[in-house]
Amino acid sequence: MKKLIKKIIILGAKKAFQKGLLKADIFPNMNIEQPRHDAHGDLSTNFAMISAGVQKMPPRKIAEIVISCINDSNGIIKKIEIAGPGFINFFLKDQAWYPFLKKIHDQNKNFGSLDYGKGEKVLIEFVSANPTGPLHVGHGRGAVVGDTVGNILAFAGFDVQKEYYINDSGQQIKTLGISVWIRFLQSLGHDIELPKDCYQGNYINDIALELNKKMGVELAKLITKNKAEVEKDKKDGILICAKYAAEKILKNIKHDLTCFGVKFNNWFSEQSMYDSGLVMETIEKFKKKNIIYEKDKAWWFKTKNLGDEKDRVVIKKNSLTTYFASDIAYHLEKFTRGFDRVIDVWGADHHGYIKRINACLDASGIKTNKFDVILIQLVNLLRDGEPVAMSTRAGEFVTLKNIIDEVGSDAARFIFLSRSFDSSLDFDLKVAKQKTNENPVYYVQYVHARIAGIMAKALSCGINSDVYSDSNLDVSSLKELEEIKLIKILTMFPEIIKKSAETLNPHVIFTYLMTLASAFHGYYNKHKVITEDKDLTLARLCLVFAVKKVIGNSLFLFGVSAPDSM
RNA sequence: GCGCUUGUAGCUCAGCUGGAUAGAGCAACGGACUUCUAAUCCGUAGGUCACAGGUUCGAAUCCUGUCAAGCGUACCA
Repeated sequence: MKKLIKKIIILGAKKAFQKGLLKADIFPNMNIEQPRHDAHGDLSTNFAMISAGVQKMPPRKIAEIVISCINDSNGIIKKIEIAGPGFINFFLKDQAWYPFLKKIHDQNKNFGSLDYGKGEKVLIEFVSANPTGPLHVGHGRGAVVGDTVGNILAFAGFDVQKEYYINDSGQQIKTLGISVWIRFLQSLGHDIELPKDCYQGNYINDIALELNKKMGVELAKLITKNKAEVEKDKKDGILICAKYAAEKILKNIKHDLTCFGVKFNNWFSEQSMYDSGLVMETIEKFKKKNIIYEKDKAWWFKTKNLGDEKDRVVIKKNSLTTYFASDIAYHLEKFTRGFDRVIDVWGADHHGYIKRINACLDASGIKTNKFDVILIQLVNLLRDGEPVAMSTRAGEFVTLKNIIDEVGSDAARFIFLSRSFDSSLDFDLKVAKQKTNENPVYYVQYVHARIAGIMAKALSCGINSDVYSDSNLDVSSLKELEEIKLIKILTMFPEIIKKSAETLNPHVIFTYLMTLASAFHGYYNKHKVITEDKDLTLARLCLVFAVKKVIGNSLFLFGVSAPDSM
């Protein structure tokens, strides 16, 4: 609709120029928007105001001229007004909106999908939690945002791959091994303390006990008399524990994510880049280019003159690589795999890393605008307004699995999307379980269920949905204000998808869903769909079925179910 | 110190690539079920958009500065 109005204005302006009424045939990029107030029409443009400069005329005068030259060949315009400083307000006939219902029914599950992405290959990496412990709330938010952004981009015409980066290498895995090893020794009755820098959670105990049961005898053979040796990472026992624990925990992570409806196309192992030599190859390449240099017996990446505050170490004095080293290799590898765009989802506390990743892309000749980071702010886990005690040190925390089991996947996902990712989020377990207005998921799902109820009743009256979703149906009996308003909101859906894809922010769709749901509930309370009037009934069924489809398409992107009854 | 993010109703937040009278929900108060699901709706009330300047026809939105909160600024991962 906006496109159509834009075209009408441009044609009008061109005609005005040909007639000599306008001085220039330069037409700046105008905005067409739906005004907040009904008194300002259905659609409004600032065309006259932004043209004041090039036309060297007052905005209201330009508006007058353009309007006089406008040709409404489709017969959709009821009235045009000039308002305020020079807005041109369009009041449209009801019939202008009707074709969109047909479009929604025809396109069905594809309504809202775009070719905006033009098949560009996008890799979105998210969660990527270390396999050293269970997922918690923060991971949950990242998981849902990443998964949903991926869905939205795919819907908007990108070729999307979702990936999980497994940090299965380095210090934290060794620490994991030591933690399990010591718990194992404790389970055999050895008098030994678990060091403070080890993982304290109960799940470590569980793994140790499991190991004891499965291969306790073989493991026990690896114990040496010297307790001081315990923490040396070369110990076979520790290596076995590390490998077993990491695999076990990763398996649980995968399971939890599956329960949460989060699917990945690929699981990428950090260790695999060491095994294949890719990390060292990458470092050598940069050494040759003098971008990695030696200082103080360590090797540094020149990130400072590429926007970072200082250079960063990639190989430490002790000749071990840093996390950054494999990260460089990984991010470059993403591009060599052929992706046009790379998106990472990180916790906001990692924001300092953006500059250094950008620096290494820059040094490799990759445009940094091909790389986006979605920074997710904190989640505060509450129960009835009170913070839930979360002590990682003591190993006491509510896991993501606990939350899903308690409140359900739908409620959890929807709440994670209920705030823009750049503001912190209060996740209240009590509210998430409540079936009230405070809990937005039911508000939206209820729309879907209510419409399903109406359609079921229609069917029992012998009215099949084929009848009212038919392209040739006459919907001209839709005259109520609420009905036209609903169609207007429905027509916005593709723009909402575009905006969401542009900003990589699902929250745009969340806000839209709330608006649509609110408009529907208002309509539902005021007007009956199924009435004695056959034509009106069919037209209204056509309308609410279209609402149901748009709600369904949105919830599908969110990974939230759209129930037919509640 | 420097950098990033945030500051909007009593509370939780939208609105931010400049537009007309700044919007929801919760909490408060008053109403609506003989009906297609009341997990809903309607109404009332609630504001120095942190503060001060600047840019212009026009600023919650852009720029600068100040204040406040969170985070970051490792040869940690």
